[in-house]
Amino acid sequence: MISIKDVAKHAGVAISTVSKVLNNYPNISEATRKKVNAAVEELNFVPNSVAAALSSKNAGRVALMIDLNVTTQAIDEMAMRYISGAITKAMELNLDVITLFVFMFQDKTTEELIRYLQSQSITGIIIYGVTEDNQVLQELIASEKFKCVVVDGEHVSENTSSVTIDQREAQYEVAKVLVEETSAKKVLYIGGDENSYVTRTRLEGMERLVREKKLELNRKNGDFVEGKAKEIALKYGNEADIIVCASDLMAVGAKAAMKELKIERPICGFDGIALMGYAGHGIYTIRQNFAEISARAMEELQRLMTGASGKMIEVEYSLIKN
Amino acid sequence: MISIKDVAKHAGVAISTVSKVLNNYPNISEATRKKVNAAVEELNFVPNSVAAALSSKNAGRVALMIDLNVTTQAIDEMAMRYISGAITKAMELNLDVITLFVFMFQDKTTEELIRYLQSQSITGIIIYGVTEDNQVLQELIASEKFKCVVVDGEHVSENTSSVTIDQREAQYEVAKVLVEETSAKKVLYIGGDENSYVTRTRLEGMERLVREKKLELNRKNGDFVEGKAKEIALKYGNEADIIVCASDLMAVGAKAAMKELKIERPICGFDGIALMGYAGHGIYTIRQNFAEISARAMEELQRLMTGASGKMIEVEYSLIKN
DNA sequence: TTGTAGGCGTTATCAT
DNA sequence: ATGATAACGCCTACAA
Repeated sequence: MISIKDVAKHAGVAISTVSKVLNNYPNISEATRKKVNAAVEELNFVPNSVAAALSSKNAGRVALMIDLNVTTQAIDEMAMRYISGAITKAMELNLDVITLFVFMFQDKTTEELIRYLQSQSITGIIIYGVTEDNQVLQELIASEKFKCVVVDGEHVSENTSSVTIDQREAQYEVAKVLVEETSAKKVLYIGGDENSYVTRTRLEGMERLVREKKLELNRKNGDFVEGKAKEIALKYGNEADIIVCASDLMAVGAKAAMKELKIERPICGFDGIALMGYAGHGIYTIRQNFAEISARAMEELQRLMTGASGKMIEVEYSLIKN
Repeated sequence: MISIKDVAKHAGVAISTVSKVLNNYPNISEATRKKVNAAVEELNFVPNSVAAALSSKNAGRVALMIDLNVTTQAIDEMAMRYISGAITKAMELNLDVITLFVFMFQDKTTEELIRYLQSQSITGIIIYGVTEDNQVLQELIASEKFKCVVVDGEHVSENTSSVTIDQREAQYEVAKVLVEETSAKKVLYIGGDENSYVTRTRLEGMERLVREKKLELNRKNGDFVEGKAKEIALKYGNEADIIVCASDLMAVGAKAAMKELKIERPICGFDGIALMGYAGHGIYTIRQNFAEISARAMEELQRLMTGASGKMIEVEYSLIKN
């Protein structure tokens, strides 16, 4: 492997000088900068990021912490979009990335997790899909030992940022379209799981609409699970005019229920996953650009890792009809 | 961070001794082994894998090279299963993993890719979804600069293994069930993309059945794309008794075509993805355990990285009805 | 069986 | 502005 040492020799300068131009240090003459860059080109030198990570504590490696349920395929789509979005952006930013799944740390304590991350020279973490009852992850964030970006969360601190779409507004919008189109009065709202940021905020959006339109709201939690949503819809769907679901997958469940009951109830979903192309037709939903959200999270993490302090970031979404 | 040095001090031995017990070297007395392990426990020591990767050329880091099309959601499911299977096993085996997508290297030459991998101290690679016309990847494998495991390939050499299911037999089996159940004579076979191992071998399985059952075969390639399969089925479905598809996604397309033509033709698929639970009912398919295939690939890679030479590995599959 | 010391490829601190 | 040189944490001959 060709190393910084070879470049130094080739350019006729010291190793440390090469390192400095590579890392854009100040106080380097234009002349030597040119010499070095030429040598880099000629030798096709690619810096060894492992060595960099070892020697410098701010040549950060970042970990993707995926807490999504890996058992339903709809979630796979979100996870893949998140992962590829993050990794692509990381490559652009020259950041090292490792991918981790929360289920791999099920029986580990917070301290063990922290030690593991440190042993990997991780300095930044992006967390996807945390729920508020996940002790370990919450403690990990609270420990402030790493720079963290929480996707779909509301953590903000010196070392922590969050990125998400405006869940309240999005839920409000999609439900509003359906309500106005159908002149519905009674709505069955199937929310996500308890203890999650998105469930709470989407519900708030729904409640705002309920107030504005003076609707009658029946609210149940389907835990983002198709089967549960179906059960709920079977039980309460008949007495509702429309069914508003906090996820596309649950919308599919609700639709299946309607079919079983042999009744028609307009439904809307949330997320904009491809599955809807197969299982749901003509239903309104909120399209989230998962890859972009994730890319933004990576950018924000880089900002944090270079000393900036945390903030809240909102990404655009769109209302679509499948 | 607590390091091997601290452990050495705590145990009252030399650093190298600690390293040796950590890496299961021979010629270590039971006494010191115990001492060291005790110290490791007490200090909650976790070896820094970055340092290990830097210093040793066989403390290998492995790269997952995903060449699956990241645009269709059915493929997301496979990719996620592959990724999580590999990463989980890697953690078990104490291997470092980074995830890469082939599209990230679109405009790169083989040499550039190789240099990038080397700069990451990668010594082993698992490749998912390569086609034979992907020059760069083929050259990467042929370069023999890394230990490679190809999922669904047939590369075997000193440094290369392949792992897959018995595609021929699987295709034969699933098609046979359908043929026998329907007493079909004319079959439309919608294969995958040209230049891929699975397309070729599945076709061989189909051809065997054709010979044995003296069927009339109409064979087209749907490139594993739902839409293309639909077109093909629209065109040729009517004159066939059954439609055998080389993937579930294409089976969904074929089914949509039948619906459009308002005719009934038994269909079978391949892969066993969850999407079929939504879009296809009661159709036969081959269930591949993607996570297990990937885990096996990781095990095999570890074998290669510790000096073993390449071989072909076959993983079990099952015939199911959705 | 155990310890000493050099090296892996960078970064970072000092001199110069 | 540039160059030695000591870390970073671990592995591995080689020596003892």
